[in-house]
Amino acid sequence: MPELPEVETIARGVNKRVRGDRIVHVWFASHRNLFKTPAERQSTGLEGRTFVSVHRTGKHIVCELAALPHGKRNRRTTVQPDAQWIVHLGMTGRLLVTTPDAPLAAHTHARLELESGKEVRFVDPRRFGKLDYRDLKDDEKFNAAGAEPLAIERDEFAALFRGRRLAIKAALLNQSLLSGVGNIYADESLYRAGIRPKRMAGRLTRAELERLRASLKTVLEQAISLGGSSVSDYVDAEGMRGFFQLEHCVYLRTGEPCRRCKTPIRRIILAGRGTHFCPQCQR
DNA sequence: CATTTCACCTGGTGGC
DNA sequence: TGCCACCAGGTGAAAT
Repeated sequence: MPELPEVETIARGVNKRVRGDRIVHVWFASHRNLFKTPAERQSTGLEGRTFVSVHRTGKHIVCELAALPHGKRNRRTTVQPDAQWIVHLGMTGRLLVTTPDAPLAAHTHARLELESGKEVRFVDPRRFGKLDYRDLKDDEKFNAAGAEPLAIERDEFAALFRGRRLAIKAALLNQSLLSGVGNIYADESLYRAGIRPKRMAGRLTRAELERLRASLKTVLEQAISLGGSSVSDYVDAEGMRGFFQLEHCVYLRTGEPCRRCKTPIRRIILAGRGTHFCPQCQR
């Protein structure tokens, strides 16, 4: 479900609500492929640790944790984290901070009870999501494979696609090149840059690549400011929907008129994914 | 190596 | 109402 703007929105919301709070009890459902690190190791590591901060890297939510002496709530960032809990939401995952009495949603696979009484809940009907845990004295700190689309500059961006013989949309979706771009924002950024999704990545001109980099950054920033895109069921950490779906120009607008030229939006399959574009505005 | 296809899951929608 | 095909925000392993 969630791409960079949705994950960023959720991470900010969770951060605001759990920072400084201690995990007192953890419950996990027994779905084997949900856990990158075994569930027992995760719950042992999580219980007793305090949330130092929560942030986004690519499409991952990274919770920085520390084992602090009891009774010492600390909402400052000066505490050195000694562990990380990493949540990937897959296609339909939600990470919610609730009160303990909030009704338990179907497909709730993780519950973290906090000292304050709040709960962090991971809900994911399709179970494409993943939970990972790192103890920083044994494991490497989590790092996204690809570059950060909001920070990457012109030359580095252009270098990602040089010599690549695949469609530019497929390249945008490749998380080891850029991390955080998914199906919605790949289509929307290509539309805004006036580039057809099928164009071979390595054949784009310098000017087109720069237009794409700028469009991608702008569309991601606008989406973050509107709380992400709620196409069917995405909600943030408080259960609130986003509003960027109202700004979509092509995604899920098959047959509807292009906002710029009125030509019907076309849908094709590319890289196994539904792909939407304006045949007039995108060349 | 780079690129493509498929499996992993559940649920919603629309046609008959 | 039921059944079926198709669609959906993602990714990593296997095949080419």
